[in-house]
Amino acid sequence: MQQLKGIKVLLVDDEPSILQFLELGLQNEGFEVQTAMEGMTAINIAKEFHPHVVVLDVMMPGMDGFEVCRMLRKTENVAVIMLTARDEVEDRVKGLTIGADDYMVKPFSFEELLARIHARIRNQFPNLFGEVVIGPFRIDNRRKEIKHEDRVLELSPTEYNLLEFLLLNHGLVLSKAVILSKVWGYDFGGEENIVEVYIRSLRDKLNDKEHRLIRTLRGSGYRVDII
Amino acid sequence: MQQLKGIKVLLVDDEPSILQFLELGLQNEGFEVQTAMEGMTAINIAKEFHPHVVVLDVMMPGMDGFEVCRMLRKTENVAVIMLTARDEVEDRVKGLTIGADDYMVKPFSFEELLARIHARIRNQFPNLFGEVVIGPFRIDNRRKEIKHEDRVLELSPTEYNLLEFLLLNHGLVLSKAVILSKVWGYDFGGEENIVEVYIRSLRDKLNDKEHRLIRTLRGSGYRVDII
DNA sequence: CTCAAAATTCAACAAATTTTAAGCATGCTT
DNA sequence: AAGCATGCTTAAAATTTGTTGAATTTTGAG
Repeated sequence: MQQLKGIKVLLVDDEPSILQFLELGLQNEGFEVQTAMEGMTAINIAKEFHPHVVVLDVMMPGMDGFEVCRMLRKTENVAVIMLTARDEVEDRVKGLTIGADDYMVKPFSFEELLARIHARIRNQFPNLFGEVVIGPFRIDNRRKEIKHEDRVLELSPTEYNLLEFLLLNHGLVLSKAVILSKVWGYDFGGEENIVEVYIRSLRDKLNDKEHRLIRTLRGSGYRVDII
Repeated sequence: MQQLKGIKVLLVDDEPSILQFLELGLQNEGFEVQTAMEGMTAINIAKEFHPHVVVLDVMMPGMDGFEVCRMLRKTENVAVIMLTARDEVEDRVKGLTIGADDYMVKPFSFEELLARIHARIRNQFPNLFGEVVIGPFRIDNRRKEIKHEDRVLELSPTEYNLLEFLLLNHGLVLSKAVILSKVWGYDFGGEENIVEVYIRSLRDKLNDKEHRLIRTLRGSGYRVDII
C-alpha cells in the first residue's frame, strides 16, 4: 500500500452528497482533503492549501469548472481532474475539458478516481514519495531539505526550488526562460538575470567554484552534471 | 518531467478559450507556442515561425482545417495533428488521407495531447530527442553536446549548430550560401567568409588537419564524409 | 509595527563568442 | 608560369552573454 501522507486533494462540486462521499473515501485512503462547493471558494482555498490535485466538476452554478481550472493554473502547480456528466459531454462542454490533465465521465467508481489521482501524482510530483537520490544529492521534499554528501544545505525557499528543479532535470540543458517559468512561474515579470543571481548563490553553497556541478552552456542555459 | 526546449508548436482553433488553455499548458511544458484563430493567419505564421507541430481544429469559419493542412504541407516540414468533434469522426478518413499525421477526438485530456505531440516529434524530428548516432559522432540535442569517438567536443553555440547541420546532412555538398542561410538564418547580413572561419575552427577541434572529415569542394562548398 | 531574511534589481565588470578584415596559400585556366 | 579566383589563416575589434557584489524592495514572523 502506497504511503500518501501529506498529499493534498481539493474536491470541488456543488453536490454535497458526492462531495461528502469522496471526502470520506479519500481521507480513509490517507489523503489530506479539503472541499469547496463553489468556484471562487475553491480558488481561495487553493491559495492557502496548495493542493497537489484538484478534482473539479465542470457544471457548477456561477463560475464553471473550466474557468476555475484556468485560474488555478495561473498560480498553483497542481494537477486538475475534471468531472463531466455524460450528457454534458455531447453538449457545449465538448472540448472544454481540454485544459485539464485528465477528465472522468460520471458516473465513475471510487477506485477509478483513486487510480487517476495516483497516476497524476506519480506523473507530476515524482519526488513526493520519500527521498530522491541523485548522485551525491538527496532531496527530501517533505522536509524541504537537500543534502549534498550528507551535509544539509542551508537554502532559502527559492534556492531550494531551483536546486530541486535542476537536480530533477540533471543532464538536460535548461534555458533561463524555462527555469524562470518552472521555478518562478510562467507569469513572473522580472528579468532572467535573477536566475543568474540564484545560480551563483547555489554554486557558492555547493562550493562549485569551478562551475563543474552546475555548468554554464553559453547561449543555451545551464546543465547539472552528476558525475 | 521532461524538458522540451526548442520545440515549436502552432495551435489553430477558432475558440479562444481552448486556444489560451492549450497555450498555457504547452508553454508550461517547455514548448515554444504560437496561436492562430484563422486558417490564413496560421499559414502566414507558419512561414515565419517554422513550427515542428501544428495542432489544427477541423471546423473553423473560413478556410477549414483540411485546406490549411494541405497548404502547410506544400511549404513546411511539419507534423499535423487534427482536432475533430465526436460527430465529425467520419472526417477522420479525410484528415489522414489529406496528410494529417494524427488526429484527436474532442474532448481530450491535456495529457493525451502531450503524448501525441511527443509521438509525432519523436517520429519526425528524432534529433530533437535522444542521441543521434552518425558514424563516429553522437549528437545529443538535449545536452547540447556532440561526441566524437566518445570525446565530448567543446563547442561554442555556433560551432555546435554548424557541426550539427553538417552531420545531419553528411554526404551532401553544402554550399556556403546554404550553410549561411540554414545555420545563421536567411537574414544574416555578413560575408560567406564567416563560414570558412568556423569550418576551420571545427576542423581544428576535430583534428581534421588533412580535411578528410570536412572536405572542401572548391567552387561548390563542403561535404562531411562519414567513413 | 518593526526588523531581519529573502527576493529582486542594478550596474560595473569579465569572459567568451561572433564578426570583420587583411594577407597568405592553393588550385585552376590560359 | 603568370594571373586570377577561391579558400585558408590569423588576430584584433565588436558584440553578446554571463558573473558578481551591492543596493533596493518585498515579505513574513514576532
